[in-house]
Amino acid sequence: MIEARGVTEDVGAVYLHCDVDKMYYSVEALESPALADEARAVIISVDPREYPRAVVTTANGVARSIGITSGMSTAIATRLAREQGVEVVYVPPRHDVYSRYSRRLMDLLRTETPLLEQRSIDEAALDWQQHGFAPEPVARLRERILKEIGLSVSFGLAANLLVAKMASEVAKGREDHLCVVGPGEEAAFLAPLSVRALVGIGPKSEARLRGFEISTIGQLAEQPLAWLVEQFGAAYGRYLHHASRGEDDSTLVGEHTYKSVSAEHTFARDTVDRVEIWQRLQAQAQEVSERLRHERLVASEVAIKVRYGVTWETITRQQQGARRGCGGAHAQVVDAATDPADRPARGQARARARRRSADAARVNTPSPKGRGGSARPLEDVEPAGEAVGDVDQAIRGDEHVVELDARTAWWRLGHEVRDLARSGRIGDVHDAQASVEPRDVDHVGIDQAAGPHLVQVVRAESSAA
DNA sequence: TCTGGGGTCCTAGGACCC
DNA sequence: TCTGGGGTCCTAGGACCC
Repeated sequence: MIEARGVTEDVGAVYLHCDVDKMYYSVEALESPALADEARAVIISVDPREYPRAVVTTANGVARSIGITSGMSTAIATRLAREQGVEVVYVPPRHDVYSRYSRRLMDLLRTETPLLEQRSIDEAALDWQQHGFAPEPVARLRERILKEIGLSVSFGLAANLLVAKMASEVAKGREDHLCVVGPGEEAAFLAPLSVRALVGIGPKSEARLRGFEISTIGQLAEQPLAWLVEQFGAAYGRYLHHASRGEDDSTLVGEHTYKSVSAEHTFARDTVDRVEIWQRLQAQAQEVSERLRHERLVASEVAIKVRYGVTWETITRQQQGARRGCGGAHAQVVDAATDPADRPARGQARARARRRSADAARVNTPSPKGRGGSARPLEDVEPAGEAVGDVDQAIRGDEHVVELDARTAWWRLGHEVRDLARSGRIGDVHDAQASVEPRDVDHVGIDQAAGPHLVQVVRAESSAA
């Protein structure tokens, strides 16, 4: 609202999206000033000689100039550097340090707005209505952050959250690190950008769109809604239609509530060692358990996810546990393994385990996008002033996660497992059933009768792809 | 050359109920 | 004895984001 000649005029929403430039690298450079003008390629990553499957989290300008980008395999980045005669420095990531800086930044930003929503460790969206679209207040904020924290932040200013975020990306390449998109200018601002730049369009969708000779957001915006829905499904089709026109009516919701909690791990080398896999699984169950307890959450669904093989195939098994009345769980164990002997030179398989909690539907608010409104992830059992009994329940639910995981002990028990081991690798398991009956899992004790379920959990795969 | 770890959301299909 | 159609719940899989 602005006051003009005594009349209050509604100027509509204004959002400021903030995005820290090269967050991890910038923090490391603040902590170790010599890094700031390092002439070598600095890669924030564990050393690939120790962890061959490491990836680049962030890289400095020198590294970027030779084509090293975030998410790239560190081994590949290293090779790129070698080919171009550039020396490389690896700086192992220190997430606790980045989190500390992140908290300081968010605290500072909160002093400048009535409503802030943290979007990731280095991004936030702010209600900026009180300042409007003028560049000066943003410039002052940027200076303040530089002075008080030392980080360089880029800003996008727009009438909706989607465009503000995309503007902040464009701002990174500008000297003043600010991009303002005035009301009504959204579609024109987006039109020349690549479809890949649109939030929600990744490699797969980009490829499909290019197949239709659609390469810019402007071209996407020209497509009829009905056609997009037909090609991409109801929700995504509608999203593409509106987003490409710069339309977004989402609003800031303030504090974030988790819908899932998970832990995952990628083995340094492929493995079929069931004891090793089992131990890792247990450790991750423990980790998720502790986090749930710490957050005082009850989970109602458990999922296990395994990813492996040349094609990085992912299989998941999940089970709701809410029926049992104390939450239940949702754990994911991601990634397993194939026999390295099969692919000696490549070692594609990675294994990780993720445990995720979810769904204890009894908390009132139905999911805005949920299917019937009853299922809700993660129940917060300690809203202010909750009774102790509820805390007990939280812990019970939490133990349930572990318990359900313990049921999985059949992984390594029984002669069936020996049979499986003899088969050499997961991909060789035959006659597996494609699904796990929840009833079966309920009845599974830690006994040999449960053995065959292993086959169900790690579904048979055709060999060697 | 060979792919981290933490998340979110959507869709398809089967089971089950009425 | 064979079979409809709608709604909901649940599971598996996939795409995407930082």
